[in-house]
Amino acid sequence: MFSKACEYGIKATLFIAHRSEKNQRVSLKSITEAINSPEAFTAKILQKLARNKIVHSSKGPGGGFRIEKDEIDQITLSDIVIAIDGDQIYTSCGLGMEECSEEAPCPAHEKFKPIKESLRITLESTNLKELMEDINKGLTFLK
Amino acid sequence: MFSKACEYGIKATLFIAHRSEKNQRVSLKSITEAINSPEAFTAKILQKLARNKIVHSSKGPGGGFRIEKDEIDQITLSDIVIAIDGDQIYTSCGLGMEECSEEAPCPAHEKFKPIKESLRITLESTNLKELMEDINKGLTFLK
DNA sequence: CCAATAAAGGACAAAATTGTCCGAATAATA
DNA sequence: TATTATTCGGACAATTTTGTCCTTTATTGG
Ligand code: FES
Ligand code: FES
Repeated sequence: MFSKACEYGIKATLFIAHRSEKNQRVSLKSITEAINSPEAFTAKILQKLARNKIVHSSKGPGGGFRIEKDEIDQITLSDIVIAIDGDQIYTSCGLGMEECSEEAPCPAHEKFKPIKESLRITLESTNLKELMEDINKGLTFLK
Repeated sequence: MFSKACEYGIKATLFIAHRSEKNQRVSLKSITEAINSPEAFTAKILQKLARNKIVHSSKGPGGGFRIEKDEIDQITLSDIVIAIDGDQIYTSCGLGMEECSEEAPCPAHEKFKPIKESLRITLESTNLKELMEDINKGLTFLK
């Protein structure tokens, strides 16, 4: 469904949000340990998220990543996916036509449309705060 | 959503079905022209579909690919996807956990579940015949 | 049997994605 | 100011996916 980069990005963001709620910054190392991802690769993804202002980074001792507390319930899965993979997940044709359009639809267009639409709605309406609750309760896992 | 292999596979199958309805066999070449796909790569995919008994192939002059007429409304998108990409689209975790389970779900599990389920239902309930009708009417396109 | 046609399949190549390494930049602190 | 901790970013490497080439095998018709 998503690229590996996107998967790591979502998990990393969730972990950062989790710690940010407790006013803690997190280092790259602690993130990769928490989500079980390759360190340098995860660093690249975090850079992208930082450039997109989804997470905030600071260098030097005591530095690391963090998310503004009041943004935790504003950031959606969709924001993260778009920052990393772009919006092709919404806009591209399921059968790989150059573009997905009503004018020249592929044979499965009408079948894919509602699925892509419900995916969009789900990703856009799911924010980090909501997902973190179950992590806090120990009901869901990051690795 | 799907791999390129899968996309070509679905389009190729649709084109073969389209011609099989008129009792025509189709050659690899005519398929790749119709769906605008790389020839040798498409050949591999068709081999897979043939081994999975979704299409039937015959060598030699006048040979080519075909689908049993009475199977056109039995073959679903799901059959094709599973033959080519396997069932990971249904079974894998959206966040890349080793397995998607209720016991150790990822934080987005409950969000992804209905989407994957509706995808499954759509793919399993969509057969080739249905998709071909709009092709025949010139309403949808294979390239 | 021979020639022509078409798929099968193995080996290889290119491209994209995933992942690693290492030095530079930055910030805290002693 | 020197040291240390940390992210940034460029170059590179490994892996996976996509795509190509070429030989073999099967089938048909003359
Ligand atoms: S054209 Fe293929 S999904 Fe819209
Ligand atoms: S565990 Fe992640 S989707 Fe089910």
